[in-house]
Amino acid sequence: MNNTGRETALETRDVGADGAHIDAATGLVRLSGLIQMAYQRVSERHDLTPVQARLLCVLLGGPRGMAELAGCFGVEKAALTGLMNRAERRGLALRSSVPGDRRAIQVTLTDEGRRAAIAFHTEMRTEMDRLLTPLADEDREHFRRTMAEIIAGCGPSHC
Amino acid sequence: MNNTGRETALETRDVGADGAHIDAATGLVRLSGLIQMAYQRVSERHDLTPVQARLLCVLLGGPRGMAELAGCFGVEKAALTGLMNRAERRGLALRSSVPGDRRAIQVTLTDEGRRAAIAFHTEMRTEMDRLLTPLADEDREHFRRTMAEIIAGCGPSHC
DNA sequence: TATTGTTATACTCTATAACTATA
DNA sequence: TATAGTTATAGAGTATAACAATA
Repeated sequence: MNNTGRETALETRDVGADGAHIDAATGLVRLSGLIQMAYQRVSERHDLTPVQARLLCVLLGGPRGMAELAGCFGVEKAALTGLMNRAERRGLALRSSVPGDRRAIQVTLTDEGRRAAIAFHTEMRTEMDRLLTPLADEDREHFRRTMAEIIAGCGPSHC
Repeated sequence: MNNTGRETALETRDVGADGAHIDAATGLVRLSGLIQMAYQRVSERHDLTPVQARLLCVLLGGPRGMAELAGCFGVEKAALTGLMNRAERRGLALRSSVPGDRRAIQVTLTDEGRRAAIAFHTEMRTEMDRLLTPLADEDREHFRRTMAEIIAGCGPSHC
């Protein structure tokens, strides 16, 4: 045994030369890392932070309240205030009042924000599809179904 | 059509009631989100930040230099300095000199760091396995192989 | 009283640029 | 000159706690 104890896996480490004998848990973490790297790469291409990109993508679904967005992201309301301040300063989104509740505000995309969101979204989809190009069509469809099963097993998402 | 334009997917949004008809690109992003949430949850349980947990897991493979770790994480060397300052202050890792190169330092785990790394790692593996429990054994093994194929298609990782 | 959103403060993580020391 | 690591500075993202306004 000529390495220094690299039998633990679950992190960035070579299990076999090509990752072929990786265990499922390690595979999930590594796969997630690849996806997050792509997310960051695509965000940067559009001069967005990953969190901003995510915000814009959520807002493509329509206006949202601050508390709603906080719940969706799993962060405190106060974090959203800062996030929106920066997004608004960059002209990506804006706050508008909600008729009928003078406490509340609605967050909506600006035209620029919508353009950025769609461009990001399109490119991200391309990157994800590229990730699956090594697979045979049959495997790709089977993989998609299995992902759906895993996701469904985790219950509904918060947004 | 009684929704507000939620046909874009790729983000936290309901495609069908149970995610069963999710497309592959959206599935990948959502799956990655679930994994990152688990990573964060497990990190918190061990009083670690996700980045610290990752650092400790890498160091389970043996001592590393600062530049090596920076390359492994895809960040600048300066970021590692801060990361190590905090890790050292928390008693998780320490710097030691390298015989033969007086510029270099080696980062190693403390006993506490090693315990935390192993505990984190063990629990993270459990969480990942739990994610796969809805699957039939056959599907789980097929899924594992497909992940390995995707990962291999991205070339070697940097650590 | 509960909810919506903000402010103030502090910490982690990161980038950039300038720097020291050694190879 | 190149490499290893640090310092200084700035900004993003987050948590907590205290707050204001409205429901």
